[in-house]
Parts: sequence; C-alpha cells; structure tokens
Amino acid sequence: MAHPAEPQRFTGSGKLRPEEQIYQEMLGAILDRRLEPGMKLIEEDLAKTFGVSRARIRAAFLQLAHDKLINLVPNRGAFVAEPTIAEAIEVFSARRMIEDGVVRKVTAHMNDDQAEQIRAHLLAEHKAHHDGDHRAAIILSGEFHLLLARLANNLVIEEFLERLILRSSLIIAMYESPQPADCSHDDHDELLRALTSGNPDEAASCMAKHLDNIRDRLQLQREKPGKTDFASIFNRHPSSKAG
Amino acid sequence: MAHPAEPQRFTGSGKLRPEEQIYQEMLGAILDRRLEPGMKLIEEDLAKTFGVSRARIRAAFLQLAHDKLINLVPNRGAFVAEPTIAEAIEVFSARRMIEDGVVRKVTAHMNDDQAEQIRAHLLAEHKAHHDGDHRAAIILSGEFHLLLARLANNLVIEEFLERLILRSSLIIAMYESPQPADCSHDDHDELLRALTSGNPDEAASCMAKHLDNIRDRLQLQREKPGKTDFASIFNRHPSSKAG
DNA sequence: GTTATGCAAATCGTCAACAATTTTGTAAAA
DNA sequence: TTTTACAAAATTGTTGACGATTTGCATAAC
Repeated sequence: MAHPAEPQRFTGSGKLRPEEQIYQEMLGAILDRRLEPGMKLIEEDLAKTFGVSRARIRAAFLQLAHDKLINLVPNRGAFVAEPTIAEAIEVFSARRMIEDGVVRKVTAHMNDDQAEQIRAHLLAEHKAHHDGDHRAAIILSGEFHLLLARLANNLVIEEFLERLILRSSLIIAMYESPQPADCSHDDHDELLRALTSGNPDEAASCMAKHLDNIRDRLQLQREKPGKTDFASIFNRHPSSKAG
Repeated sequence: MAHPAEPQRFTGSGKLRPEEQIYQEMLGAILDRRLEPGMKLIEEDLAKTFGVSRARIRAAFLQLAHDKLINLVPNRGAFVAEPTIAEAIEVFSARRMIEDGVVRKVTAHMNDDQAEQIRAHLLAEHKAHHDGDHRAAIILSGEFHLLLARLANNLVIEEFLERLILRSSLIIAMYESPQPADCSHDDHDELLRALTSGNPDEAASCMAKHLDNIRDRLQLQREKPGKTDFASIFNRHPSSKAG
C-alpha cells in the first residue's frame, strides 16, 4: 500500500501490458527515491529481481527514458535521471504554458458534476495531509493537476501533462526543502474557487501563481550532488598542482 | 533527396544512436504514405529489409508507438496509425493551446537575430512552394512551427511540439483535400508580422487562426476508410438477419 | 448450404547464449 | 611517485532459436 493512488498507465492503443508492471515498480521506486538520482541501473540485477529476462527490463528502460526519468547512455547503461536546475525551471515553465490553457478551458466549460469531482479530490488531499501521509499527499497533489487536464477534455494534453507531472515529482523529490511547508492543498482550494468563478483570467493567474509557488519552494540555488557528487568534490578538492 | 530538411532526432541524453536510422526511415515512409495508414508492419520483413535483427525493429516500434504514429497490439503486431477525426481535432486543439503560449513568449522576447532566422526560413518555404515541391513545402511548414518553439527557449515544449507536428503531418497526409490550396506560407508571413509587432495578443490570435485554417482545410467530415474499413462496412452492410 | 471444429501456417513473445565494449585492477617502466 | 600498458572482470549489445498466440483454411457435421 505504498502507492495509495497510483495512476493507470496505458501505451499506444490502450492495452495494459504485463511489462507495465515493471515500469510501474521502477517508476514508484524512482519517485520514492528508493532509487536515487544518478544511480546505475544494471539490467541483469533488475532482471533477476523481477524474475524476468533482460529484454523486458530493456523495454521498460526505453519507456522511462522517454519520460526523462532515466538516462540511457550507449554501451554504458541506464542511470536514474538527475534533472538539472535549468531542466527544473523549464519543466515548470512548460507547465505554466500548458496549464494556463487547461484552466482557461475548464473554467469556461465548468459544470456542477465537474466541480463535484474536484471537491471530492480536494477532500482526499486534505485527508492525506491531515493524516501526515506525505507520500500520498504528493501523489494526490499531482493527480489534482491531472484531473484538471482530464476535465479539459483533451487526451493529447492529458497524456503530456501526465509525463510532465511525473517529471515534476522527481524534481520535487530531488530539490524539496528540508521543511515540508506543503501548502499545495491551500493553493488547490483557491484554484477551485477561481475555476468556478467563471473568470478564465483569474483562474489562469491563480494557476500561474500556484506553479510559481511550487517552484520557488524548491532549493534551486545550486546543483545537488547526485550519487556521483563530482561537483562538490571538485569544489572541495582543487588540484594542488594546477592551482 | 526525398527529405530535404529532415530534423535531427535525439533521445534521452542527446546521443544519436544507430537505431535512430531505422526510426527515421520508417518515419519518412509513414509521412510520405509509402506506408499507408492501417498497414501491418511485420517485424521479420522489416528486419530483413533493413538488414538488422527483430529486436532493433521492435525498439523502433516502441518509439513510433510513443509518438502515436503506429499502434502496437499485443500478440497481433504493429500497424500504421489511423488517426480518427476526434483525434485530429484534439491534436489541433492541443497545438492551439501550446502554440498560444509559444508565440506570446516569442513575441515578448523577439530580437533582430530571431526575426532574421524566421525570415530566412520563410524564404526557404517560398522557394519550395515556387518550385512546386509539395513534400518539401509540408516539411518546411512543420519546421516553421518548430522554429518558433525553439525561439521560445524551452526544450520541453520544443520536444513535445515536435511530436505533435509529426502527428499533424500524418493527419494532414491522411485527410488533406484533393486540391492542395497550400496557402500556409501566406499565414506564416502574416505570423511574422504579428510576432514582430510586439503585441502578444495579436500574435496569439494570428496563430490560432492559422491552426484553425489548417484544420478546416482538412476533410474531417466522415471517417476515412483505412485498409480495414470497418466503419463503412458496418454502415453499408447492416446484418440482414439481425435487421 | 451453413455452421462448427480442428489442423497448419504465420507471426509475435520470450529467452539464453555469444560477441563487443567499457571499466576496473595490476604491474611494469619512466 | 607517477604514468602507461596490459589483462581480467563486469556489463551492455546482438543474435538466433524456441514456445505461445493468432489467423486462415480445409474438413466434417448439421
């Protein structure tokens, strides 16, 4: 029950393939930081762990690489992605662009049933927060945005935003401040108000502020040392010869 | 020289893998309609054609499926995608959303060098149109939008839009009107004017109109019968027994 | 004449072994 | 002591073969 609200993942024409299982497992491990950024993913070890052949692992790698959650280096192997600061900024900038359009569309077509769906989701978010279930709160927080995309009634946008939200989760896990300060759910409450106000401009600016909040709460001042913390090593051990 | 301006494709961390070759070949064939929508893609045949093993073909399939250019059906195989009307509409709707943000950003930060890049591209477009090179015109037309995305200076958006433009190309190839009426380059001229006007709203509405133009020029009235034209069969041959 | 059943061909799914590459470790030479 | 060269180990890349599933066809039953 580590993932109380794991989204169903589909590929292509909407079939749920057995290899999705492995994709999901690895996805969860990366997002939970059981697999740390920069960590090497050895095909054979994973194959033995999951009790499948390397070919299956390889296919899962291709998916994860496509979502930018791992890096594939020819003849070197697969590594858990270490999103840079620049990447993090671009992801949130992209989300601002996309979700601006999403909330405008949703606001324009909002009806009672949709508002109720959002309210129900917010209830779940508040519960997770109240229970102190940080992991669930992060997942539900992402799914809030995904719900909005779904209400915008455009599968293309929905799928793209899903990947972007996954990527955001990795970024957040990597750069989050020591103190949670997880006030996302408050932003989401305000967002609901704006969405039901019938004013697209207000909803859009509300979403923009929300995304900026998330980004600004991150510690994007300096690069985080990954598992291979070359940067910090280079800073602390300047070459005595070259210097 | 069938593809005068084929874009470089990268995956993951930016390496150009040999299997990209195969991806590109198949991509070109699909976009040129040498591979028709609905056509079955047999792994072994393709493997022999390209002189590689099935595993390589399989990896290329995964990529193409991710871009929604083919459909992967378990235990059945791979088929060239047959985008439905609903899908086509959603793709252009998504592009309206994304490119709205793109042109606003580009307009706000436009400088002389960027304007010059656009002008140079338009020159190439006009030349292709003047030479009657329809295929080149379509490719360049797509790359115009990609150039704008690049000028927006956001890799995330750029990559997403690239996929969306590829998908649009398939849709256009599938649903285009008999008479070319390829006045895209005129729209692009106007777009340049709007982009350099310094007025983001004007640029955005110009882009919206342009995308609507493309969509409206398509024949999206009824489903095209693909290779497997179930829809038309079901409409034309109602069961004499059940009736 | 139509429907049902079973067989054969084709194709996909999976795997385990082999080859190529990279990395690591060791030792010799400057 | 540092650098270089070489060998061994680990890991990825690739292939061909085997089993499972689906499809098409022929035959038989109704």
